[in-house]
Amino acid sequence: MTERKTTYLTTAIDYANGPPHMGHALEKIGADAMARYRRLKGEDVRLVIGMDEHGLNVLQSATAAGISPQQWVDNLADRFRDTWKRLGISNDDFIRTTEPRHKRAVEALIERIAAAGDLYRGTYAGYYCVGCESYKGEDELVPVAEAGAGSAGSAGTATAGAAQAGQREVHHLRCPLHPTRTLLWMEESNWFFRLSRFQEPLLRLLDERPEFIQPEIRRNEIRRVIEGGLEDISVSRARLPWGVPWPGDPEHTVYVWIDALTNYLSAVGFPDPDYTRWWPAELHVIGKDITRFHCIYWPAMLMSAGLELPRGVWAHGFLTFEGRRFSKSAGVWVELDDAIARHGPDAFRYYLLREVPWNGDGDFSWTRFDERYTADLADDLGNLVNRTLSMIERYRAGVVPAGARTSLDERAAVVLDAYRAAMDANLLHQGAAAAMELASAANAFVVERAPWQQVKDPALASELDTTLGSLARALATLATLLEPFMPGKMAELASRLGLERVPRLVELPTMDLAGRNIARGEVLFPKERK
RNA sequence: GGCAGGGUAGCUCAGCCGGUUAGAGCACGGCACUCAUAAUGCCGGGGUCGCGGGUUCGAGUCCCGCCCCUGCUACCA
Repeated sequence: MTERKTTYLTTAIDYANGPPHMGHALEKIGADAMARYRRLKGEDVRLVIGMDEHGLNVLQSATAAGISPQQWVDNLADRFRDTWKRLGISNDDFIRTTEPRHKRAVEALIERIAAAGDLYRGTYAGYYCVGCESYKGEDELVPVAEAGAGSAGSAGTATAGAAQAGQREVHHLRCPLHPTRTLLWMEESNWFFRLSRFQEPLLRLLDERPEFIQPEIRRNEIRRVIEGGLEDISVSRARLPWGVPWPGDPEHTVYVWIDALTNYLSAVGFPDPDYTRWWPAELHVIGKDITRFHCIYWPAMLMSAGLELPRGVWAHGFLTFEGRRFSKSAGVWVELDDAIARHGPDAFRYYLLREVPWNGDGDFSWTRFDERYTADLADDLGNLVNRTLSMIERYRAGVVPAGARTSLDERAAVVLDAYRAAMDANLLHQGAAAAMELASAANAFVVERAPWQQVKDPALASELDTTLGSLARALATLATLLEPFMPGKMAELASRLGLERVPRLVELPTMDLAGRNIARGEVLFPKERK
C-alpha cells in the first residue's frame, strides 16, 4: 500500500504586540491556499500558525495596559485565532511560545547545540538607548554636533572570554528618536552561537538545494549576506524576565529569535521521537523581511543540533495600500475587519490571492477590490453559477442530465493542467487566473450552445442534456480549483450541485454528476446596489 | 557606493534560447442574445515596448552608456 505524502507547512508566528492586520492576513491566506491545494491533491497536510509572545515589547505593552504579560498575550491570541477562523484558515494547530510544550522544545534544542560545542560565553557590546530600551547599530545613530572623543569599536561585536559587564556614557552620538537622552555603551555577558562556523555549509546548502529559498530573488540576497561573512550571534539576554530561561543559567533568557524559530519544532512535538512524522517541514511560509533568520540562523542551528533542515522557505512579498506603504500614523491604513466586511471573507481572500503575486509585492485598493468582486466574482463566476443552475432547474426539473463530453470538458482539462503547473510552483495568483479562465470559457459555451433555443425543439433534447451536463461538470471543476481561494463559497457551490464536498483533483477527469439534484439557492456573490 | 530585480496599451500585467501586422484581463465604444445578479457573447478603438547608441537580414527580446523605481547590504519578526 502506498502511504500518503505528509506535508508540514508553517507560517511565521505573529508577534504579540498588536491586533492582526492586513499583512498578517495576506500571509495566512496564502499559506492556507497552499495547504488546501495540497489537500486537494490528496496529501496529508499539517498547517501551523501561532504567536510569538516573549520579549521586551510584550512586557512593556502589558505593563502599560496594567495587566500581566500572560493576560496580554492570552487576549491577543484569542483575537488572532478568531480572525483566522473568520477567514476560513484551516490551520491544524496554533502554537504559542508561552506554552510548556514550546519551552521544552527550546531547552532541548539548546542542549543539542551546546553538546555540539557551538555555544560559548562571550560579551555583547554596543550602543544602548535608554529611551528605546534597545541596542542600536552605529548607522541608526546620529553624531552630536560637537563631536568629542570617540569611543572606539563597532557596535555589536562579540569578544570571547571577556568577562566583565559594564556601561559608560557616550557623548559623540545620540539616538535620533531620543535626542535628549544620553547614549550608553553597554557590555553584557551573553551566550553566543558559533554561526561563523556555518558559512561554508550554508553556501553548500544553497548550491546543492537551490529550491531551499524561493523565490529566487531572495536566494540571491541571502547568498550575498553569507558570502559577506558570518559572525557569531548572541543568543541570550540578561535582564529580560519575559522569556524562556536559559537552560542551566536562569539569569538569562533565550534570545527572541532562537525562541521564536524553534516553534516549528515544538508544534510537531519535538523532542519526542514522533516529531519526525511531520518534520522536516515542507515549507516555511514567511515574509521577505525575515529571510535572514530563516535561511541563515535557522538552518545553522539545525545543522549544529544534528536535525534535518526544512525542505524550503517561501518568502512572500508585502502589501501597499493605494500605492503607499501601510502606516497607521500617516493614515495609510485599512482595518482588516473593514476589508473582510466589504464583500465577505471569501471575496477578500480571492482578491488578495488573485491580485497580489505570491512571489512578489502587491497593492490593496478599494477600487480594484470592488472591480475584481464585480467583474470576476459576481458577473463572471457568480452569474455563471446562477444561470446554469437556473436552466437545470427550469429545463430538467433540477436534476443534472447525463450528457456526452464537449469542447468545454476539453477546455477544462487544459485549464486543469495550467492550474496545477501554477499551483505546484506556488504561484497562487496564476493558479487563480487559470481557474477563472474556465468560468469565462463556460460563459462563452452557454452562448454558443444557446440552451434556451435547444429547449424549444424536442428533437434537440439530448443536445440540451449535453449542454447542461457539461456545464454542471464545469461548475464542479470550478468548485475544486477555486476551493483553496474561496473555501466557504466553493463548499456551498459543491453542495448546490448535490455533492457532499468539493471533488479532489484526481476525481475531476472522470467525474459524472448525472442524476444529482441541484439547488439553485441565493445568488452566490450578490452585488450591492448603491 | 556595491549587489539584485524592474521600467510594455488609461489601470494591472504576459511576452522561453532575437523572426510575419506586440498580447491578456479590467475600463471604454458598437453589435448580438435573453437562461442569468441590466448579467453573458462577439467585434473594435487605443501602445515612440524608459532614453541614446551598437550587433544583426531582422531586437521589448542580445551588448554598451544614461535616467527613474523597488529590494538587500547580518543579532531589535
